[in-house]
Amino acid sequence: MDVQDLKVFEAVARHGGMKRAAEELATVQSNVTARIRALEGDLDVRLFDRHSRGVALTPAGERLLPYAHRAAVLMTDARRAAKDDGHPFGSLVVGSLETTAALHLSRPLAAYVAAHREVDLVLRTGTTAELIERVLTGELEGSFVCGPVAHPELEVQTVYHEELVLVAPPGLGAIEALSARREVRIVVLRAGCSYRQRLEEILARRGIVGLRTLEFGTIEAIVGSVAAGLGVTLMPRGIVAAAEAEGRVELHRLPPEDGLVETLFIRRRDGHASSALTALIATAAGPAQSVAAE
Amino acid sequence: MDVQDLKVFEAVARHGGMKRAAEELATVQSNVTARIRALEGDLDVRLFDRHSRGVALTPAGERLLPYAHRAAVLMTDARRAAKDDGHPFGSLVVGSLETTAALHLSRPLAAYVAAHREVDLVLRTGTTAELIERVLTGELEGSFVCGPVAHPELEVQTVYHEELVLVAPPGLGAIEALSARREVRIVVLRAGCSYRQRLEEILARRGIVGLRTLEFGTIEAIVGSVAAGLGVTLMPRGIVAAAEAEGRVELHRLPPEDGLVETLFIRRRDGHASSALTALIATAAGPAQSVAAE
DNA sequence: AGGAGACGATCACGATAGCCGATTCGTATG
DNA sequence: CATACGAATCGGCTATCGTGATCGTCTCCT
Repeated sequence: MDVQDLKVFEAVARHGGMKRAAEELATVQSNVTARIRALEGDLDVRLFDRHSRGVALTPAGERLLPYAHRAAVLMTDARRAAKDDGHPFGSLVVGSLETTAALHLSRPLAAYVAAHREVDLVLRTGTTAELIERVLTGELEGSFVCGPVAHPELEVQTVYHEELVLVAPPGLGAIEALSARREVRIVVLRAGCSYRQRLEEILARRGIVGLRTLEFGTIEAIVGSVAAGLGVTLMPRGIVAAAEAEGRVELHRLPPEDGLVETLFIRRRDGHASSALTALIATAAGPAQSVAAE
Repeated sequence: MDVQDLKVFEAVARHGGMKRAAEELATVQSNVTARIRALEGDLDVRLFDRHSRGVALTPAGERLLPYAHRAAVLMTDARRAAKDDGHPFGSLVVGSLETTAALHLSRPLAAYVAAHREVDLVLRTGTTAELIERVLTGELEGSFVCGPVAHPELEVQTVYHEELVLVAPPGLGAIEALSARREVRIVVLRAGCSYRQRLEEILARRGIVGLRTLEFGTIEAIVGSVAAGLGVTLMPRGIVAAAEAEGRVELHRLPPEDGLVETLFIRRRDGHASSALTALIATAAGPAQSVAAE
């Protein structure tokens, strides 16, 4: 058994068929069949049930599947670890919340790519839950997420402290006035956004429940819709400070237990902390905080 | 890069020479050389510095080495997971403290091997620290250890509660009398035994410090030496109950914060919990407690 | 200084595992 | 019953891997 065998196994399992897996693997079907049969022979266990429209995992296959993925991740990690001589290079894929990217990362990232020309940097955005999942599967080398996070396989470090404020249309007055404005909605960036649940809890604690939601894909659209009186949202203060200064929106401070959150950087505990990643964290968590404090 | 390549690499690193590694791998030196060179070519990194008496890892090789071991462990786990159909079989290597083995495990182990004839059971003993280390490296599938244990990669479950008692020669009277008996020693099973440190702390809290130690490899020898007045030791009550009944030693109860400890079963969180292991825990932790309570 | 021994590098050869293309077989669908 | 889809099988080929012999170099011992 070999990681290459596990790779074809995983492809077959994912596609539910040897022919389709063969395409992905850039080989022929007979080859895939042979390797699966060899693997089954080696393990002395049937991994797939064959039927006329393809194949399906047996229980034994189900048990093996997670190892296939982990082996692939381990090999990429090993490769990276061996080649990484302390001088950042290669591809670096990290995740971030969109708000964190907007508020804290633009300058450090620009500085980073300027300083490390040999790194191909990729920044993917998503919700905290999505990002955690992707870090665990190895799709991301690490990610900025919204705290708190407790997971035994993740190494966590706090990089920023945020103050979340309730962003409302101008002239709303107190938060409680929302209960009289039933047409106002909660505006969120995307489904599953962790700010949404938090905002609902905050409002619920003030007796405001049952607001409809609205989802916009960009921060600008959200601020715009709040300015237009369509709804309220929860944002780090820094992001909406400009809009407030222009009088487009009204900010409402929240008590510390509601408003203060930590932005964390997470990475797999068992993975290799590449030089590229270490340098990024140093760039983002170090100088960036003073940038944010400007 | 392939787990086989990593195996070769690991053997060369461990032996510090290709010829010696070739012997272990049951092949010839030229083959090992070729594979290492291929691996170096694949990674585009030198892994070994060659000199006349053998080879030595480069920094890149040092970084790669841990992955070689992890890959090997992962493959064994994968194999076991795939073949494990819920019916215990194959080899099962677990660890235990000697005291735990003596006090709790003899009957459950006997019952276990009788019930599961297809399992080759191996029980290795050691100190808690040694056992934890061996579980982490994959040498042991799991182990009974002395609590508390907190490690992110370990899954922990409490299986027994022990009452530790101070075992002293007959006629000692109160524990404090030890301060007048400077020739008495602390008798431990082996260096690094966690009971030793605990006993020193307990005595220190009573103003008794600086006792010499004595190390015997078997529980019987320890009890014998205590009975002979050579020293004192700390043991689970169950182990020395018989000796006390015979009047050979005197037991001193300790307050709960000193005397109560948990025996835990630990295993790697990311490893496969084999049926053989699951069945063992069920046998040892379930019926065994009533056995111990007889 | 010179020779012996230890060790890695290299090379030519042979075995073999893996890949490919073509074909056959089984089964579900129309 | 015909068709189509997908897995199994087979023969041929090639790249890769393992082997044994040889070479080059360094160190240690005399």
